[in-house]
Amino acid sequence: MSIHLLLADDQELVRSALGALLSLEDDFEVVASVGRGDEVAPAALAHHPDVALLDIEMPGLDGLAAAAVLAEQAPGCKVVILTTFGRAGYLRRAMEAGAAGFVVKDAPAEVLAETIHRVMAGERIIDPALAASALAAGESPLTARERDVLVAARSAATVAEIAAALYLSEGTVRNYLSTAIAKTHSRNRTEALRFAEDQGWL
Amino acid sequence: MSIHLLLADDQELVRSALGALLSLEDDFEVVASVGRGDEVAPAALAHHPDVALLDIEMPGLDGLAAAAVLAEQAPGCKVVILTTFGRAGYLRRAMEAGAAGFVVKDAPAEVLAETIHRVMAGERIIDPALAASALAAGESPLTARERDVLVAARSAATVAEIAAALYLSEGTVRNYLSTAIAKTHSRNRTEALRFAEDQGWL
DNA sequence: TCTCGCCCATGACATTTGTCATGGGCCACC
DNA sequence: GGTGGCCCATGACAAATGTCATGGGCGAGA
Repeated sequence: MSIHLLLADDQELVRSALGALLSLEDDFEVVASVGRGDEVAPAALAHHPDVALLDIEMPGLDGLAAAAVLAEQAPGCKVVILTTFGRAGYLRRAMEAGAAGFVVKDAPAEVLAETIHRVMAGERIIDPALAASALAAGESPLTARERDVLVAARSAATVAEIAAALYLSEGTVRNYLSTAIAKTHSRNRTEALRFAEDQGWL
Repeated sequence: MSIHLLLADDQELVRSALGALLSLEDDFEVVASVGRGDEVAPAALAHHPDVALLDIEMPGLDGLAAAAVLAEQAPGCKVVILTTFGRAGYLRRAMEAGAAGFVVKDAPAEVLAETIHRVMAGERIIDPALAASALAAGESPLTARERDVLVAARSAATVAEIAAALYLSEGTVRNYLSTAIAKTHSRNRTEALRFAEDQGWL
């Protein structure tokens, strides 16, 4: 009895390679493979996978948001998040979205196969060290707008650009940046952004 | 007659998956697999691969530097760079280091197998669009110290920190940043850093 | 020898960023 | 109704960043 898998990762070569790796397991069958977050739910509805393996950083919808959509539209499909970064905020959001497993790409291949089996057996699989850091990190202290401003700061060079992008005055942007900087115990917005990203808060 | 391959990628799961993918080809054999750039040359000397597939961003030594070491120490081993980012500067540096091929992880799996075969046949394989963008981008206009300062700016929050890290005065750092900002046609150091990274100049 | 480019530095100053105070509007909760 | 938190804004000002001028030292190449 095969476990049907859906793969979602925007890098085609990596996605094919994961498919090849999983095909080495006798009881796994990759029934769908997509490169964008917004293609996950439609593919799940079409192919009825038992487990969806979702990368986080994808175009169209990130893997965490795709997991939330799956929880609503295909609740029978379990989710394992596969990610480059074991960020506390990612883990928290994955669990909140109902993910049953969370695997970091640094992990040995056996961890992935084992995670899938245990998830199928009804367990929720989290690395204890990651769980500890997620609990220690607590929730993001940032308000929605502080987060918006930090996200906008990723691609903007100046406060004026952030302000234009979010339809705010420059003074307001400076205030939001200031509070974000304080909450992250940073010295400037670059450091605040880096910290919030590392925590998976964005 | 198998083509012997060496794999270098710091993410173990991805590395194993690539190994599985390549094993699907009858004439490929993965003879070595490492997770750090500084392990590449020793592994090549121990296992005599025909082709080394090197990720760029790895601890210990980046894939481009590892390629240069291979060119010296194991000149019979051809190099294919495997990268997340098709940055012009990466391509340029890869070619300068003697790499015979350059594959972006977004590419379909068949491109990788084909690249390896053609490299074995003596060709140098570059995507024409990437080559065009590398030629259009030209060489990095940054001096060594400008680059050092930008690299230091990745993890530093303030000019004072960059200065301390590089044993320079703050005024000197501000000058180097200023020239780097001008050369990259940026508005501040954050944007200059982003641009230089996107070009693969760092 | 001369020239040029890179490295490094000081200093003056313009511009931008970040801090803080203040306050109005709105909503949820006690 | 009152309170607190979030959103948004203005304004004053301190601190940091970025610009520009200037100049000494050094090495490579003509």
